[in-house]
Amino acid sequence: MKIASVIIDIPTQALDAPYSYAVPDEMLGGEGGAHPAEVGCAVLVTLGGRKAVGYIVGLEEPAASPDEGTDLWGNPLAAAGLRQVEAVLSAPYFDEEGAAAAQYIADRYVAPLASCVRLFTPPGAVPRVVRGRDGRWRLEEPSVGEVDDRWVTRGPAFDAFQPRKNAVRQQQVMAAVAAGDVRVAELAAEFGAVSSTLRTLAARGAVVVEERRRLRGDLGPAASPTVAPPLTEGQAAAVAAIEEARAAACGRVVLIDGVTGSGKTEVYLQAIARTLDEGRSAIVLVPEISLTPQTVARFRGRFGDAVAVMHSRMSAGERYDQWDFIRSGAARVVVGARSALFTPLANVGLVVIDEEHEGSYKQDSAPRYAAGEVAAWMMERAGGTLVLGSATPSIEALYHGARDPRWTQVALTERANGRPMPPIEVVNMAAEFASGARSMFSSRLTRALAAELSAGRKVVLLLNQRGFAKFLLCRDCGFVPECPSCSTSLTYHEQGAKLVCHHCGYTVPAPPVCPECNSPYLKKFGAGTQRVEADLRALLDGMAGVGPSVPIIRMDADTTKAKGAHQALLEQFAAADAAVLLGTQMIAKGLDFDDVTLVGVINADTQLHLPDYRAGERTFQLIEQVAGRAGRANLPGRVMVQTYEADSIAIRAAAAYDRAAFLRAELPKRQMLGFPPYVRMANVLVWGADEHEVGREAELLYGQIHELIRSEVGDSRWQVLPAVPCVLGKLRNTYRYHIVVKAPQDADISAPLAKLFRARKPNPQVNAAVDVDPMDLL
DNA sequence: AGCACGCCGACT
DNA sequence: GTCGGCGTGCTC
Repeated sequence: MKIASVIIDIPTQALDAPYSYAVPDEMLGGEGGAHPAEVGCAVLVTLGGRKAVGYIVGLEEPAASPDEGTDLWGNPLAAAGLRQVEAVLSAPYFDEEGAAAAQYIADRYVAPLASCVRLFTPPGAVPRVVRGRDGRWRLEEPSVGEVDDRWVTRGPAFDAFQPRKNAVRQQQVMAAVAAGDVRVAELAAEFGAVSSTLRTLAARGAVVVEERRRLRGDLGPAASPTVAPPLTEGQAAAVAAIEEARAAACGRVVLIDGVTGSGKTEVYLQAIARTLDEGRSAIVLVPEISLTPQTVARFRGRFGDAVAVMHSRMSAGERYDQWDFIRSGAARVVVGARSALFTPLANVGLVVIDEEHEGSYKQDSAPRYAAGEVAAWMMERAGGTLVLGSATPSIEALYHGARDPRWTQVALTERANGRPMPPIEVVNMAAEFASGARSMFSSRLTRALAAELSAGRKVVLLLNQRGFAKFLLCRDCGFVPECPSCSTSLTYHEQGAKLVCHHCGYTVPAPPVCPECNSPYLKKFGAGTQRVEADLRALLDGMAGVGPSVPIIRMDADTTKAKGAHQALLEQFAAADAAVLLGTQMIAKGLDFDDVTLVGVINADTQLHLPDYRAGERTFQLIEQVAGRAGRANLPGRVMVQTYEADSIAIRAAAAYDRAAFLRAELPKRQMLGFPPYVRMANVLVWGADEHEVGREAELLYGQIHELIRSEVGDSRWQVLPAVPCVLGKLRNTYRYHIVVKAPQDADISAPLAKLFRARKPNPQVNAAVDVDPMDLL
């Protein structure tokens, strides 16, 4: 008999602490075909009058007397009066370290523990308790599981068996099996019904039909096996820095600050190879968007079938199989999006986070964790190493890299091909407008397009769409149609002349006249990708030496919705001679085409107007990232940045590749205004359907937080800003308020907030959640 | 989350 | 005198 600490799989604040259940000895031994009870197993338990699924996070011997001993969470370890675990439902999803990580994430990000434990479970593969039509509770089996294929192989009498002359089907099957093991499904597809034939052959011992586990998810081809190429001086220094950190084996962080094309991936590959040589395994996190077959192929080329892949665009079945493959121990390297951090990979000694500055490493729903910080914690616990790589490291990473003794910074300043970075020209659109030009393509960009395309080269055009979508504006009264459910203006869609809300999907036909004043002068402002595509088409068609044969490949959320569409569009672009790739932010990173000689940014500054303290940083990063797409191979490239804010420091510094200049302007501003990296921030979000209630609850919470910080922290450097409506004050019919909390950089901002939120009585009308280290404050 | 216990208004 | 409304509170 042991005592299990169980997290109930119902993510509710009220149930968010481990419950103790007795585990009888027969469950510990795994009798009756069930898996033995261990930390990480799903179990069926009784809770109140119902059944529930939970996960074991601790398993301990009961104390001799009821007064003695508690588990990690302070629950008594006496067996008396405890209910028993009803059944063990699964093999372990995680181990003690995983349980500790879930607890860390729950504490650090003020998140329900149940939601943190769920990070470790393969989605769709966990049994759950549901209420049936008759009102009774029953256990529902997982929706995904293993799939088997039936395979036909040689039997003991294979060589001796001779089919009769007229047994055509038998001859066909024997011939097929002689060439190698084959699936029953393939035989059936080729020869028609084969089941009776197989039965006969199997009975004679000529063949054996067996079930074999099939791994779903085509990982795609491996790049032709690559041997490690010789390293540049910078790459060698980076590998050496990682080796030093690995030797220390204490959770050191290495920041590789390398310009695009400097060969960061090769550095990762070599660091991973050495980690594997040592008998440990490695995780590589890449932004969701750059998790392409090419990326995977690169790792498979070096590490072969030891590579597993995990990301959200895979089906539940594919993820389940990859998860199982990892748990089997056959995978040594996992490449994936941020959730790959929680796969059951044993003995992880290295985590690589590529494009470290990317926003997708922060989860935007509970638990709102930052993959980089969680990976750092894990590697410190495991005596491993964390490698962060970026051409444009976040200001936070640069800050820690410069002053944290556990961090090392390595700069790769040379591109692997020895080419300089392409020159960046800033085109002042305000001046263009003043001189009478009304096109969204400046005369300089137009000339550049003509020159490159007529020479048969490729162009990438970036439309920095955020905040610049097309909307309707009445020239008489200034009316702008807004979404009735969200506090945003509606975006105009040319196709079908519709107005669409990009937050909630609300769609109405565009009105012919102003709904407010009946004026017919409704102007379409701004430019979406569709409109830019149309204008660009017209521009190219009229261009000498270019014309209609030059394709425009549009890449945005609309054209990449279908599975594989992203890939197909890129292949189309790669296959063309002269072509334009026109897209939103998704084309800014990871693209690697040899023959792109011109990169244009149609509107570089739209992001600058967002009321967000990271606006400048994001604009700087975007320009540097997109510039890296030009001139990667033999042809020199150039970059043209159109902006109405030609004087802004973010744009000027980016155009000069002068990060130091940008930081010289940005850092004092952040310090003065009290923003990261100089403070730690938490954003307390409050939302609900009733504006009044939301406001009241936010006010109340503000008072409680303020009082808590005053009485329990008593540090005047902490700041609690009053509750105010969010910039996006209304989204999908919910009203939103927020309270910003700022703490000194070295303080634990989570602990007091966690304490308050765990004790807080839930308000059924108003939700509240904490976002620690938020990506933005919108 | 879901169920039990609990304390006040309209019914057989 | 009982049925039932849904307002707190507890579930190992």
